[in-house]
Amino acid sequence: MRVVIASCSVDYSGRLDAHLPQATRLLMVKADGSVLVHSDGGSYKPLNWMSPPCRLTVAEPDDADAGQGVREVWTVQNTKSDDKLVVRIHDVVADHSVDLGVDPGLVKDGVEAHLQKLLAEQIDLLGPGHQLVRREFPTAIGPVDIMAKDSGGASVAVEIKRRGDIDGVEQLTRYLALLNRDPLLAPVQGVFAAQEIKPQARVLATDRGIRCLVLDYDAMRGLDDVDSRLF
Amino acid sequence: MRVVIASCSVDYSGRLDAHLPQATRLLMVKADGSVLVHSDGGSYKPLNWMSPPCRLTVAEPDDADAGQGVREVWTVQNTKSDDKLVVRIHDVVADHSVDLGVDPGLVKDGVEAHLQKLLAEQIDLLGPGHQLVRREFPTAIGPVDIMAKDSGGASVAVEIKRRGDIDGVEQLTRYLALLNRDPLLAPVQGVFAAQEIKPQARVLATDRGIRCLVLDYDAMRGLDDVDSRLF
DNA sequence: GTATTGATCTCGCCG
DNA sequence: CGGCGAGGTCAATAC
Repeated sequence: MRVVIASCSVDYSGRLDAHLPQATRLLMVKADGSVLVHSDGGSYKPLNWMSPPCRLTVAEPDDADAGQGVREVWTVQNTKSDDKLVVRIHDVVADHSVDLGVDPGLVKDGVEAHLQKLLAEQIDLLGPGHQLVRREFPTAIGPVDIMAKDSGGASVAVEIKRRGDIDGVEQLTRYLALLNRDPLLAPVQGVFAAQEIKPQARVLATDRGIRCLVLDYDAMRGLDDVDSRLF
Repeated sequence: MRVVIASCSVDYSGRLDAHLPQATRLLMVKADGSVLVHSDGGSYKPLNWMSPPCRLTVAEPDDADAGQGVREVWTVQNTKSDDKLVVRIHDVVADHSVDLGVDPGLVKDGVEAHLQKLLAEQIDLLGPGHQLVRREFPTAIGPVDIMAKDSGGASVAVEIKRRGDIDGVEQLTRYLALLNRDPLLAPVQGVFAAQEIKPQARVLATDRGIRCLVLDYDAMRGLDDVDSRLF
């Protein structure tokens, strides 16, 4: 990785055109040739950038640029599309190159997939006597997160979200409409399960006869840990 | 801005939990206290980060950490939520502080929204006598970019793209199918408007009775400037 | 203020 | 390789 702090102006052209007037910024050149232009604020998103696969070439400024005080012109050309980033470098404050090696990568936890796994393991959270049929139950319009049967043997379709929103209820509604046309499954009861259910979503779900279930992730994970230790 | 290159391990807890094992990375501390952790690959997104508003505090390692070779422990605490980032610094390769000043900011141009706004203002580009009904005309499957009426009062639905591709034609086709089922609107004529229309897209559109309109962005912007100056 | 939508989205999964 | 869904989405705009 190369890190350059320099005053520069930047032009991007591709899916849109964008221009950054001259100012002092941080330029990050990664091992794959991608370039990030950061200012001293904003979010984690750079002001401007070029994603890999791309190629960085450095050239001398033409007379017009040189007259404006440009010392170097970087051209970062995407090798798949015609996206192009041009960085005109004026004064360089710092220039460091470091070999970082390959990053071991991020370990994530707490995503929807984990909630699904935990609920499948703790299926009686749906109610006493429930049995897991399968996770990612396939249908023509996509997989249902969890399919189960209640204590009476009736089908239960569960849609799981971290944040239960209107969209999730709509999704489950589409599944239920489809599943209930299958005489082998019907009637299918719907359960909308999430760590947090928005009021609008709860109203819509209730109106459609869908049961809402708030999942306590920490408690579920705690039980999972106990299970892991016991067995 | 402060840029530190150091071997470190990182833990995030908040909306999810994530952990980065020890490796050499670039740490960026911005003026607002936000912190970005970058590796030498990926895209513009950092491996891990803390968004403002937040506060960075630096502490000595406890005995356990010190025994692992930790020299400093950075705690970045979001001041609005309970999101927290902990960076354990081992060996520091480089450490630079620079005053970048306030960035003049990005000037974007040619984005779809701008094209939409310009076309709405210059609606007769669709043909003489056309009238704007509204931008972002709502339908059950999403908003149509522009709805208009031609000189004879017939409905015209316009889909706008910067680069006109097959996808855009498909999208417009779906809108037209829906709109034409509404007896108050039907028959609805389709117009596919873009700065550049790919040959495949043009063939598909023509085949479906959709009119193609190439937008001259510079000319439209020029007219807009003239308007701004005149009125 | 909240809600919705686009993004040079990015990122991961699964076919 | 493409499609689809989720994101610690972020950020801008309409309401």
